[in-house]
Amino acid sequence: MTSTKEKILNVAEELFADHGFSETSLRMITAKAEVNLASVNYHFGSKKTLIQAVFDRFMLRFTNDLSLEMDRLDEADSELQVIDVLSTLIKPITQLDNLRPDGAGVFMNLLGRAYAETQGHIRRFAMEHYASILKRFTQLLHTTSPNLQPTEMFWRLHFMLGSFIFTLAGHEALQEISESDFDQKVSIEEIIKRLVPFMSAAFSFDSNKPYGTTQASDDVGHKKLSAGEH
Amino acid sequence: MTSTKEKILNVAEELFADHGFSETSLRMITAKAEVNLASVNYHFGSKKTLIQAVFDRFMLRFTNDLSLEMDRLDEADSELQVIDVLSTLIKPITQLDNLRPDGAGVFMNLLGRAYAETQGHIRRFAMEHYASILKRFTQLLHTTSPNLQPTEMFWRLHFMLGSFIFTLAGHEALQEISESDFDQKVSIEEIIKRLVPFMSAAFSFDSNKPYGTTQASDDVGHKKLSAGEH
DNA sequence: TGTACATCAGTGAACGCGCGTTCACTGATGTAC
DNA sequence: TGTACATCAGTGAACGCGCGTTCACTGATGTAC
Repeated sequence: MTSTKEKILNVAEELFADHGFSETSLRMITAKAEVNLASVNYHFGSKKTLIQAVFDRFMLRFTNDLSLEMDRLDEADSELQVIDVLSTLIKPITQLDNLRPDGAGVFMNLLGRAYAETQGHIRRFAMEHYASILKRFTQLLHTTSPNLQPTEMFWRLHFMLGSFIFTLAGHEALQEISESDFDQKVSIEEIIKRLVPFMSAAFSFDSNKPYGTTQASDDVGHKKLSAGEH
Repeated sequence: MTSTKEKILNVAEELFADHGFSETSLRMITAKAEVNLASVNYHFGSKKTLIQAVFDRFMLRFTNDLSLEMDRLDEADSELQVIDVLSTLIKPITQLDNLRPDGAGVFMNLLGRAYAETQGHIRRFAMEHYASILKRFTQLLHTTSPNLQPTEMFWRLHFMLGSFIFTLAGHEALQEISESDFDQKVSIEEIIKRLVPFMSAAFSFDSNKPYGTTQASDDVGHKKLSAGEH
């Protein structure tokens, strides 16, 4: 039997992803969860902290899985390619689908909405709590491309983040179009598996060699690892 | 002197971008624009159609500029590279800053919010009105990469779209981090000029030669177009 | 073992507030004859 | 030119509604002596 608190969390994450934070009322949540309206404030204090709780629960599942994937990468002693690092994202994202129907989509929706939040209180909350895992990921990526300037790395990371969140949060619309235009159903997993090599190619791009002088597809595998790890 | 209608549009686009559609009340708009509350419904009918009007005005400015850029590309008879096509986006976006402070950021914010919209009534509206210019852009891109399968082109286009909208809509936060971490101020234009070659490299990636190996995989580009149009 | 009190999980009803929208109305300008 | 009517742009006040939150209260379980 699920507790009232869990019932609220389960329904809230679904409705938040479907309708957004401010378009989802506590009355919608409590009605669907079949609990008393006042119990949200009893268990969570306010709507704001409920949003944080929903977000945090998802984020924990995701970061735990991602940590495991990065552990496996640390154990392997072959030289890392960009695509190896970006591929660590595949499992943690697709596994979210096991937790609830379209879990990955729901999570990315929440991420995107949190990001778009005006006051940004979720973004600040997330940055504080999950800074360390982001740093670990960045450093792994750095070992694959030691020549990349920190600023360039920073921007590329956020370019990629945008693609991931935007595409996966809106995957339902994209899947619809894809199906009507190409008669082709695609799963979240297939989307990620297209996205990862695409982004890996972009990451491997050497901005010191002006574009057009070399075929980018030839650059892709290029590695230039320096002696030291860190 | 600006008319009441224009005053409303000007203030609304600013507040919508700052706070989102549903977090911006008509009272906020009319107070800041110094017009009567009822005049929004008088001129626009409802809040929903006001949102569409704001969105449409921005979109028109942008698509006009983009058309001009693509005209120039059509005139040049040298062979087009991916980066030439993606570069057509730079001016139309940066020029939005001339219309109002941070015009590009405001526009991308609106785009992102429209995209995240639950009911998607703005997205549907936009798809109907601006399908032709999107098609023209896609076809230009196709001439640079004739080997790319339509499905792969579709996905790459949306991966890129995600990066553009997400990064530029959230550029304020990113600029802040960039400034505190790297002591470096960046303009929207500089962000785009980093993003365009990054994305061009990704677009030029040949997915038939899987990353890191030389082995071919035929599934990826597989198409199944039916005879009729949809 | 019995009694008193504390804690916990939940509840039903109400609170005040801000929201989008409506409506009767005003005053200026344009048009017909 | 004068009068009657129509159109337009705007206004002030009110409408009902749904919202997050609060509050007094209940009943079950745990704990101290």
